[in-house]
Amino acid sequence: MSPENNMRRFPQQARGQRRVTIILDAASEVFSEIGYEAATTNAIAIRANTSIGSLYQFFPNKFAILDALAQRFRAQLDETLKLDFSSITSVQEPLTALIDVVTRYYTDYPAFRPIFYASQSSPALTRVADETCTVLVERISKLFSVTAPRLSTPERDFYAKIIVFMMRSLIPLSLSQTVTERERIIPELKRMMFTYLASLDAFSDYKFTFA
Amino acid sequence: MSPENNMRRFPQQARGQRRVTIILDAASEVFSEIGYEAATTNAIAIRANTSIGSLYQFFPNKFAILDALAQRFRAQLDETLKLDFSSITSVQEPLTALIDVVTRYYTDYPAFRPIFYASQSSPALTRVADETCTVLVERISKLFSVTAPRLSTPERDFYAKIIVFMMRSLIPLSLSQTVTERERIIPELKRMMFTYLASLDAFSDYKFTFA
Amino acid sequence: MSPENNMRRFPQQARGQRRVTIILDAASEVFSEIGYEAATTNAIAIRANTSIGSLYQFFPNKFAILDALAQRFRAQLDETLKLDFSSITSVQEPLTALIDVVTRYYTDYPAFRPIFYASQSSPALTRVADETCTVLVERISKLFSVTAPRLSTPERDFYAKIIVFMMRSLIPLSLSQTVTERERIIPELKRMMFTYLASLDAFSDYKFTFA
Amino acid sequence: MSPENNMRRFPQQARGQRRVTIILDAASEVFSEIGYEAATTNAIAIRANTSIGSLYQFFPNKFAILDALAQRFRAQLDETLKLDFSSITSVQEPLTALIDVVTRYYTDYPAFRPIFYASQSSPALTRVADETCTVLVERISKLFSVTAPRLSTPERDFYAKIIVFMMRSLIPLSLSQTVTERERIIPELKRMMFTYLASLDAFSDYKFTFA
DNA sequence: AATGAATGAGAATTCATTCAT
DNA sequence: AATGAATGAATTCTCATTCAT
Repeated sequence: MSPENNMRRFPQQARGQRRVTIILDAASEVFSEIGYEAATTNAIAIRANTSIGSLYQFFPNKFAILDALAQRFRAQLDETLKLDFSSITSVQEPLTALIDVVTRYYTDYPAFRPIFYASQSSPALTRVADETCTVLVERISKLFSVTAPRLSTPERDFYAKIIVFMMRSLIPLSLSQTVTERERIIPELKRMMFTYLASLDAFSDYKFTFA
Repeated sequence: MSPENNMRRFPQQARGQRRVTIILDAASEVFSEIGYEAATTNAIAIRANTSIGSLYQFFPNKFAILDALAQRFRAQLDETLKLDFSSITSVQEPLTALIDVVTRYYTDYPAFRPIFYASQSSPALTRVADETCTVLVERISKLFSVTAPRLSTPERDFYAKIIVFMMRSLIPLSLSQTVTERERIIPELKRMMFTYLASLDAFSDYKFTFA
Repeated sequence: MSPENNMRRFPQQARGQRRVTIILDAASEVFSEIGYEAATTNAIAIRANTSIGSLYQFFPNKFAILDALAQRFRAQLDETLKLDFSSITSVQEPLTALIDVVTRYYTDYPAFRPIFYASQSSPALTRVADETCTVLVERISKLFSVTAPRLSTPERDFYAKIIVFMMRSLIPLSLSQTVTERERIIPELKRMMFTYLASLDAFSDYKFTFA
Repeated sequence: MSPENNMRRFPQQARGQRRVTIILDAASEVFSEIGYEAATTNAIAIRANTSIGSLYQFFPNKFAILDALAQRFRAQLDETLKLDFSSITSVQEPLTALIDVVTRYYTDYPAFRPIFYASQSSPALTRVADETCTVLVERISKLFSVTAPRLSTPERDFYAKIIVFMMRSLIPLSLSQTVTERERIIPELKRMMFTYLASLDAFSDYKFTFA
């Protein structure tokens, strides 16, 4: 993990690093179970089998924990989504993969939801969510730069943002439905995305195929 | 106002009714400014120029205020969205109008956001948001029953839900963007919706027109 | 009912008198169910099918309600316990009757307990309980003046007090036991009382008979 | 102190143990002065020269404090009342001692009253009082098993309960009287108890001596 | 008289954060 | 570094009592 900025002290010893990881894991659990607001720093410390004093040794306040968690997610996502742009020939395939990755994130790391689908309640929380979005927007924008060269840079960013907005919202909503419904919604999300892109001039050369 | 169930007692005197309205207005302001979690019942009472005791005379707890506010929104929405189904010939037109209405709601009543786009934080909040969705889902499902008779009832509900999910997600997100961007996103939302519907067999008879 | 002193206004009209009676009945129920401290004046008003405003029209504060209830009990007890002292030949018989009356009071009017077996918490409550005791102490003392003329007046009062103490405590405690146990305790209470009196010089002339 | 169950967390450090003791002492004072209901947790904290937060660190609510206090009393009583049953030859002597101990408890620890002579107001308070009784009932029942072997076990428990009822009732009442009267009542309580026991078949072998 | 709305001090309890050991 | 005790402002909610209608 790269030196987190919002941390009180970057842990010098391996023991400290481990402690930080454990606290973030615990926070991840607690946040996903009861949400950021309802989570207490004491509950996180207990879940991490540590003391509240130790927690505050590494994190100056509650928000810093969420922030560090978000950074960890972003770094992970970044790693997972590395694409070899030289060999790309399709928009549909990498976007499909992207949706699947994000869906898996929501499923596998439930704390991803309160971070990525932030409650919009406080400016700080919104910032965290937006920063997480940015990782994806940049990736998709870059994908467009290869696959839809006719789009200007602002246009690329704009459509990338639209795509990310859709994912950000529809995936977690789909997950709150019954399992059977959920499995029908994700394909529809993909279809919606591709019919939309297909309707744009910039993608008129592409052939999109829908299930 | 119809008899709210989550109220401690239904105001019997005109004075009480007025007070309830004022409290809900105040809550609406406070919720929209700092979010549901951060809002305190005292802040709401102060904003309503009343005593905390009066607030609790009518509402048993903070959540009941949000709930009553949501009911008020739902009743208003319901009223605003009355359609004359006998004269309907188009899907596109009423759906466009719907999006515009909901967009205006988000703009004019900022408290609509924490209600319709709930933070998923607590089950109770999620329930409120879902119930508010239901009003719209039913309306759209009924619209489909007239305009897309080939769809089965569950299918109608399913696609209506998808549409509402999109609105629920993209409108508030669009509003958090700069004004110029916001004005570009709403048309894209409509386009996305109609390209999507146009891709469905059930709507193959329809001609959708995009800007 | 004689003019209650702790009452804000003595009800002039029959309607008002009825209202007072109903409120006291309601208070009796509520006190017995949840105790004096936990009872709220609003709860009493609701139970009495009246408004809190009306309640305060007759009673200046919560304590006044308990006090009036106690006075009502005392008046009733006084009425019930009228003895024809000219024809008395036995201590045992009237005392047995007294125990039975008090036991029936505890059973029939559950609010009698929080009044007679007061929580000793506040001086005011203690005073109410003591005043209720006094009614009984005086009666028994008078009984002793006829049946145990050898006792001095202070001695009469002293032993009467002891007897009343026993009743005051043991009867309600017995009532909190299972029904079968309760039916065994009351006879023991009587036996205890009579073996005790029999042990006193002043009653050496008497023959007490025990079950 | 043995691990109190009703405690939020058992104090791990010596400092915490001391704090718990201080809080219980303060509560003891406050309860005895104004009663359990009127006592506030803040008043207890202030009396203990601590912060309200520290109080709640160890006790989840007001009742838990009373409960812990009761447990402390019970443990103390249990310790004080250890009898060497092998050397017992008399009922009268240990029972007299018991009354004296309990009387001293009431005098020395005024908070013993709201615990042992509960106001019967809430089920929880009643439970605490009953549990405290049980300690004494068991002791006396055991005494009877040695001194009145003719009694069956249920009979032993029954008469022990009667005795404890008497103490529970008459001692605190005696203490609310003037000092001179109080000093006359306690001997009468003993006499009453022994005349009563003497009247039972099971104790017919015994010679009881009364002042 | 009756109703019920209005009041606000005060109660219990929480929880982020700091501090002593 | 680690532990967990200490802090107290802040929050929700209650309830006896008064007041307007």
